[in-house]
Order: sequence, then C-alpha cells, then structure tokens
Amino acid sequence: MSTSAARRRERWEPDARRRQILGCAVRLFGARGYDEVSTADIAAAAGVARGLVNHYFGTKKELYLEVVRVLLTVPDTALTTIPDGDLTARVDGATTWFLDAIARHTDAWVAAMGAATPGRDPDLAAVIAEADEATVDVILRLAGRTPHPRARSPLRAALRAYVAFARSGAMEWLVHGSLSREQTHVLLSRTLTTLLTETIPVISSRSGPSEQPGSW
Amino acid sequence: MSTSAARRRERWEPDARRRQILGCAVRLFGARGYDEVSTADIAAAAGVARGLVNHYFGTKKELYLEVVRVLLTVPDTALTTIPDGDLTARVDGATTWFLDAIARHTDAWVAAMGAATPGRDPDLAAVIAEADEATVDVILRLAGRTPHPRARSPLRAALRAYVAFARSGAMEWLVHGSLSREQTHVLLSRTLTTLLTETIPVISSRSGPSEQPGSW
DNA sequence: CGACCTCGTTGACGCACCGCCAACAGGATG
DNA sequence: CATCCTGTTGGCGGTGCGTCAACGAGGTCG
Repeated sequence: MSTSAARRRERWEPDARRRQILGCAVRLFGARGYDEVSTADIAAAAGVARGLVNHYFGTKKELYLEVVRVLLTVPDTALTTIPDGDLTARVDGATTWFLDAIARHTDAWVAAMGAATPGRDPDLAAVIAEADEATVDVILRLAGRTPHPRARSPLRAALRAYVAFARSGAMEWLVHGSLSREQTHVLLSRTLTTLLTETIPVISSRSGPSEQPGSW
Repeated sequence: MSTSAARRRERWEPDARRRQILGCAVRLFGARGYDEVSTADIAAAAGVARGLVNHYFGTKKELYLEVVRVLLTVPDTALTTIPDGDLTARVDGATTWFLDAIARHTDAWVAAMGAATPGRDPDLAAVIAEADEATVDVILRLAGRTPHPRARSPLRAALRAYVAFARSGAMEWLVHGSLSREQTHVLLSRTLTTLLTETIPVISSRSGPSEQPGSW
C-alpha cells in the first residue's frame, strides 16, 4: 500500500488511485486518530501530492468518514447463518461468532471502536448509527423477529443500548484484559438472553414515549 | 460569564480569571465540540486576548480536558444516601435518582456525553475512565460490596460495561425519545439487578484472565 | 503624591495545516 | 509526430495555535 517514494507523476486510473489513498488513510487513521494525522501524512504515505487527496475526497473530514465506514464494515464479515436451537443456544452461537470475529481482527476492530466515537459531528454519528442498526438487525433475526425495518421502537432502543454494552465488554477483554474470553462470553450472552426474554417484554408492555404500546 | 466587550486591560486575580475563562470554555465546548471552537472564540467570549488562554491552560487540548472534567462532575451531584430495602429496592431507588439527576441537567449531561467520547487521546480516556470508576464505586456500594479500591477485577469490568449500557439507554430516552422514562427505568434497573444477582456470580466463578478465580 | 516595581495582560511573529486552482505533463489517439 | 484529455502537481491564501518580548494597571514605598 505504501508506495515507495520518489516516483513522480505516475498516472493511475481514478478508481485505483482513490482506493490506494483510502487504504493509506485507513492505515494512518486506524493507528493515530483524526488530528494526529495530517492530509500531508496521507499524501506522503501514498507518494502523492497533497492536493490530490482533496481532489478525490473533497475535505479531510469527508475522507475520515469514508475511513470510518471502512473500519466499521471490514470487521463485520456478516453473520450469515443463524445458529439452530432454542433462543439460548442461538444467542450462545452468535456470541461465539462475534468473539471469534473480533479476536481475528483485533487491531482493526479496536481501531474501529477508537475511530467510531460518536462525537459531536452529525455526519460521523450517522455513519456509526447505521452500523449500529445493522447490528441490531442481526440480533433481531437472532431472536426470530422480522426487523420492522428501522422503526424507532423501544425494542430497537434497548438493543442499541445492548450494543454499547457488548462493545464495552469486548473492550474489557481485548484491550484491558480484565475479562477472560470465557467470562466475556458469559457476560454478553446471558445479558442478551435476559434482555430478550425478560426485560424487553416488560418494556414493551409499558406505555411508550408517545405511541405504540405493544407493537413490536 | 460573558464579559461585555470593550473593557481593556482589566487586571484580575489569577484564580478568578482562570475560572472565568474555564467557564466560557465550558459553555462553548458544551455546545459545539472540539474543533468547532477556536481558542479565539473562547478568548473573545471572555473578553480577553487569545494568548491569555494559553497562559492559563497551556494547550487547547489541556483546556479541553479540564472542561470535560467539569462537565463530567457537575451533573453528578453524588448519590449520597443509599436507599433502603433489598437489592431490588435499592437498585430501583438508585435508578430513580439517576434518571432524576440527568433529567434535571439534561443539557449539561448530554453535553458531557458528547464531549466525553473516549476517542484516541489517552489523557481524555483517563479523565473519562476516572469518572466511570466513580460510577462503578456507587454501584458497588449499592450492591453492598466494599469496593476493593480500583482492582482490575472482572466484577468492575462487567460494571463498566453496564455503565456504557446505562448511558446509551439514557440517551435513547433523553436525546432520541425512543424510550419513555418508565421504560428506561425498567431497562436499567432490571438489567442491573440481573447482572448483579445472576450474571456476575457466574462470571466470577469462571477462571479469570490470569488470576483471582473467585476473589470479588 | 509621584517614582517604581510587580505581574497580569497584550499583540504580533512563526509555524503547521487545510482548501483551492491554474498550470503541467503522462499517455492514448489519429 | 502533433494533439487532446485528464490525472497530477505545486504554490497561494487563509485560519488556527503556541510563544514571547513588551506593555501597563494597580499596589508599594520613600
């Protein structure tokens, strides 16, 4: 990815050049955070003039958004097959899959968690929110619910909170080393099971923010 | 706080001046995020030369850290009295207190959550981590445990994950409006109760990352 | 009451970074 | 080989931040 320097004015296809610059940006932003990386760094890593970065990506922030999108989708490797069995077994299987996945791409996943910090920027928040919703969809399919696509329901809200929980728990395992893998597994799977079977039914029976008393 | 402009070269006590600038910084950073606010903005809001901000706080980032510290501690209003009754009742009371507290200072709390985003900066992460640990201590006292001060135990790890869960759930209520207050209450209290009575005991009985098999 | 001293405060300088754009040149075409 | 298209360059203008020497408000002392 890192072009060996010195070659001047090499003319590439726009697509290839764009991918190359994006790759360098992913590598740098994945390692060092938004304002520790300058567009000059990225251009240098790609062996390219600084202006070209703006030419392909407009603004530094726009480039960053694309990088976060990449970081958030790469470690996904989407859970395609829903495990069999009762709910407990399915949750267990999905937890195993999840922990395997992030253990395999630890660096990328941790980088994604670091970069995908829903700060104040609304565009960045939107990108992260989209990734969250996708995760919620997975959990819903896991629970055997057809995901009313993207309703602002209490069900989805509770699961979004769970996603934050799961991420934090996984960070405890992978980054801080304060949980073993087995402990993390128990923490995530049991909490999700309880949430789905006990807590959420109660929540859904209570009156919502303004509408749907028992819609999910 | 916002000094009416034009007054030139007014000489204050260092403490007062420092507090004044910090106040303006809190107001601005609370509303607009790190790189949407320039030190010139802060200086202007305080009716002061830009250089003075650096004189009192060194770097813009150091100032930001102080602001986050303020934002994280202000909405605390520390839970002093532990409710009576069994665990369920105590958790219930504490949840009520928590939701009351953040409802009272919604703006400040949301601002704090926006600012206290554990991005890549290690110093910022440290400030946030400290606030998290304080919250975990509250929960531990709630559960009747004497908080082994700051051990890297699986117990604390699980509770840190819960803190992320609670914050996310509260945001669903306050910001997105996807949960009613009652629903949020049920979500937070029941999840914490289950965590304390069912999940954590199981976790603690499993082998840890390397040590304490059943220490908490 | 005026000279003097202290230290809070100022304004400007240097530097790094970003967005923009006119000019340049690689390489395909005829 | 001449010509055109367009990917690419390098520099210009503007902004924001950290530093520093100089300034002056306000108290002190003779």
